[in-house]
Amino acid sequence: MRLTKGCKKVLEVLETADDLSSAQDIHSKMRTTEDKPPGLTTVYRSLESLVNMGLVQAVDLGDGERRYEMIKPGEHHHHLVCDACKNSVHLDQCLIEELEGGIKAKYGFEVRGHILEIFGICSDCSKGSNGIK
Amino acid sequence: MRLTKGCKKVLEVLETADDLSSAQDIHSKMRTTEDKPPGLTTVYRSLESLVNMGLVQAVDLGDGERRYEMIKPGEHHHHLVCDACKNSVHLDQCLIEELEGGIKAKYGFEVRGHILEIFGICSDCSKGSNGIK
DNA sequence: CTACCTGCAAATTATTTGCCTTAAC
DNA sequence: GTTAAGGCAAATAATTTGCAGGTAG
Repeated sequence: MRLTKGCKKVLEVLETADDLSSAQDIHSKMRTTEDKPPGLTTVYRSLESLVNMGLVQAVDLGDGERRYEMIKPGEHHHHLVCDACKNSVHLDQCLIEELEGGIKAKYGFEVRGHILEIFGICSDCSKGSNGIK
Repeated sequence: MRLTKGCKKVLEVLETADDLSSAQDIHSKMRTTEDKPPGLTTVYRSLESLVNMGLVQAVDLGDGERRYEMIKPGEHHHHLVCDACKNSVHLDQCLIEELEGGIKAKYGFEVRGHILEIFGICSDCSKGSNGIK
């Protein structure tokens, strides 16, 4: 599995992104920075590879649009997503992993994965001094 | 906001459903039980009303298809979804609500909502005596 | 009568796929 | 030269919307 041009370019965009990026975000950003930008299809295919390689995680906020971000290989994390400015903050630890043992004991259910995203109002926005998008 | 025929029929289906139902599930179930079943559009619109009324919750499992289930008004819960048989079990308490205070204190973030679904293998399936769909 | 519910068809939108061209090793 | 990557157009598929007709109070 080679790390192709397309993958590399997608990674570059994700490295510099300060927030979650959709495939379309990544694609339009490339159109401004690259002279010969990859097509949307390539972005999707690159993202798929990167997710499989464990370098990128897909995040689903339930709005029908998948977002992506770089992660340390094999790790993952969750977000506090502001309903007002749409920015997100990483949680520094996964709240679910520590519960897995209890779930196994109580329900006999072996946890393999989970979706967790938290919505609300960030401190900037509740102060009024926000940067609402 | 009146509880229309369409809404009532959708509720009836959800009452008897033993698991999460997609709009299409509900619609096709009606085609077998009702002599003059509502259209898909009506199902979607009814579900929207019911969610707004707090009688039904929408559940997003990240597969691009929204599921629905009845809830006690104002409550909500999360699920253990089996990757093998696709059945789901309710968690009897929300794991996030108790963390809200800590999140507020640590991040200044006021929690208003969240998505949480847990995937894995249920006890039936790990025993091998499962009913894989 | 008037407002809202319904249904059908058409529109929308993110994502995927087919297929042919092109670049990599 | 063979094999996989990239591009473009077309296909999917869930959901939403426009609009015309129907129904209830």
